[in-house]
Amino acid sequence: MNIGEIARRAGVSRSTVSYALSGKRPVSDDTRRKIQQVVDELGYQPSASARALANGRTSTLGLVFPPAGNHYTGMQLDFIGSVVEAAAVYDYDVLLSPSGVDSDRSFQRLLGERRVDGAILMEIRLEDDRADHLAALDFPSVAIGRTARPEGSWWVGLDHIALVEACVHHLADLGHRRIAFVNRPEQLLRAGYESAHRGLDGFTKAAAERGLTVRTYCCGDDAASGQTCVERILHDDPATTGLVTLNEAALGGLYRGLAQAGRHVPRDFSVTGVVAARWAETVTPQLTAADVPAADLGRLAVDLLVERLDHPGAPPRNHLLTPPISLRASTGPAGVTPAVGTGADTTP
Amino acid sequence: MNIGEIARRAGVSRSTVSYALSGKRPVSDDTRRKIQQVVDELGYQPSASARALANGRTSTLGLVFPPAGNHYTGMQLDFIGSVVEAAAVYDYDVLLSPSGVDSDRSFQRLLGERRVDGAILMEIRLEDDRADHLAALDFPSVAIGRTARPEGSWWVGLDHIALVEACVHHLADLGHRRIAFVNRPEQLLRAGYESAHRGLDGFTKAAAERGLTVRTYCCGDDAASGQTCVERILHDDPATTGLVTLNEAALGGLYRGLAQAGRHVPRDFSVTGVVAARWAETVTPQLTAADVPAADLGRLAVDLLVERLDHPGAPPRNHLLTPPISLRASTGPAGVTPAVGTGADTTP
DNA sequence: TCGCCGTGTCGAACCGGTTCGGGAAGCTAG
DNA sequence: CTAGCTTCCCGAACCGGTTCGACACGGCGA
Repeated sequence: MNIGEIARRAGVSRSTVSYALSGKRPVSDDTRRKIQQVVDELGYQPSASARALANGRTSTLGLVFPPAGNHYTGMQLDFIGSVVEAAAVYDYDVLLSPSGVDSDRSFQRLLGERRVDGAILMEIRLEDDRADHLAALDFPSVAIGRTARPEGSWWVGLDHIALVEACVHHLADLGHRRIAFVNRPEQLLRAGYESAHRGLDGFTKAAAERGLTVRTYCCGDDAASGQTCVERILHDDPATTGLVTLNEAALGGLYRGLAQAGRHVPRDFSVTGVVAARWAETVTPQLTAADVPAADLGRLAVDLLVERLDHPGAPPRNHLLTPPISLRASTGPAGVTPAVGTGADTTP
Repeated sequence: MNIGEIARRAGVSRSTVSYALSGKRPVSDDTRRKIQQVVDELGYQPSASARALANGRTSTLGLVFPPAGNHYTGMQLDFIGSVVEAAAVYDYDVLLSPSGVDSDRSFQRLLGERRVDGAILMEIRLEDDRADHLAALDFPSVAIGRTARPEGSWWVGLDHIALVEACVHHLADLGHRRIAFVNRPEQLLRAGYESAHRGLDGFTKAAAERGLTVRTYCCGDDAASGQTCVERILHDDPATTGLVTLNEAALGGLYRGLAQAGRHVPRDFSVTGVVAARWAETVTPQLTAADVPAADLGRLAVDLLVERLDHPGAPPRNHLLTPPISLRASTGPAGVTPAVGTGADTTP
């Protein structure tokens, strides 16, 4: 059933039907009622393709995320869900595009074939060819995360530097002197993933300020890698008493590694990091962490993108979130250091 | 840049450009080369909207999943990823639609506005109005899961009955006599979610066969609910020595509840269930479980849907998967029952 | 030399909407 | 009575592709 059929049955022209439905020109009450009746009877809905062709907008947003090769983390999941829901509020659909890079066929289709009105980029890198490409085309997009030079572009993000710094200070305040950083996989760090880099920067900076002895590690996005990572940490420096992590997926493995090494959390060893609340609450003891507000990020990204679409030429906006650390149960005062006995006993 | 522009620059008609690019009619080598050259120079890509309008196909698949109100589980995430990747292989994009029911605006748009060529339904219910609706319209779709009467429809699914039965038999073989079932949230059970119902059926059936004493529980999709659920289990019957669960998201909470009740897994208490491998490996001790092959399911669903799209009128097909139980470390022989002392000591 | 056939290209119609300019009808003011 | 203004609707063009029928052209056999 197309608009012509409706017009015929209502005894009016196609354009009148169009105006009656869109309200872009006044239509008399009588004809509007007649048209509405036919529409309701036939359950007519205009074709999205035809409408998209005619007015040059698809009412669809693209969500560009890395291919599944890299395991998805819980944060990404929450994120996708919140983007889809927020987009629905604005009557946008969401098209998924698994793209690592610029030259991906999927990415090219999204842009070249004009399948979407705007795009949201996940898993941003400091030097991001996708972001550069979109910027060069002046294609409406919002990044989740900041590139190395975010000025003049639209983004929402987490202040990873500040968050990890807060974690380090938290541990230092508790008396920890030798701590480790468990980062995302090396492959992602090398690829320039923002969170991995800025997180590492924040760690290094805060540790230097507090004069801590530190080591940093990359760790695969799975439990087994987390376990071996802890083994390496304790092998490299048995006097380590705490760690900070960005790696949600490895968290269970980190805990397992500590348990198998006979380190009790939080008595012998403190763990903290930047992790979504629902995952922080999954482990025992529950993780003291800066809770990643994935759902907020998704919603904000959509808000910004819609604003950009509605007001072409508007000055760039952004949101930098710095959620506070939620104190749970995985950190505690540094006790007697088991091996070297450097520090004095701080627990009476 | 549209096809007319290409035609003008190549000095041919629009139809010739179309045929040169699609290959649906022969075009002389000379003109094809000329056209290709112009296309390459301008980086021309045909508009998806126009193409969709002209040939009545959008090259897009709809993925209908429940709104985020229900927390997403890890399984759903893997699933979404594998669907998107599999669809990309066939040159389909994936449009996300958060829909609980038939009457959702989002669902209506998907179908009524003909935004997608076919749909994949997640989180199927035994009586599913979305599935009924699609069937009534003869709209190409594949369900993840079976409704109460799956005959004549296209679906892929897990044999939840058999999987949970296998878990029960596994525990019974180890000598457990009093076990509990931890299901998905009551709200989902009442709504008729397939996995919750068939899982429960399998549990009840196998328990009856083995003459076990059982209790069944519904449990929220989060760690806190898992913890209180274990408290209820041990309160209702302290002699319980094992549990079977379908509830991935509660798993961490279940473990925590057991630990706080002083039950050591697997010495005092065995845990098993139907859970994706990557989550089963997250907990310590790692969960002995029937691994949910979410990625396989996603791929198979896309394969089936594409087949259905390519061969309209083809007889319905389906895939019922029954992954084996992966023995990890969360189950062991039933020991002395701590409270009542009913059974003889089975460990020499 | 003429008719026939195959090859390569073109023009026009079509997909299903939106939008613009204009015209008919009805009403008011001069 | 008519000029002028609203109000309401129509026809036509357009968005950017695809596809069908037709036609020009060259080579072939009769």
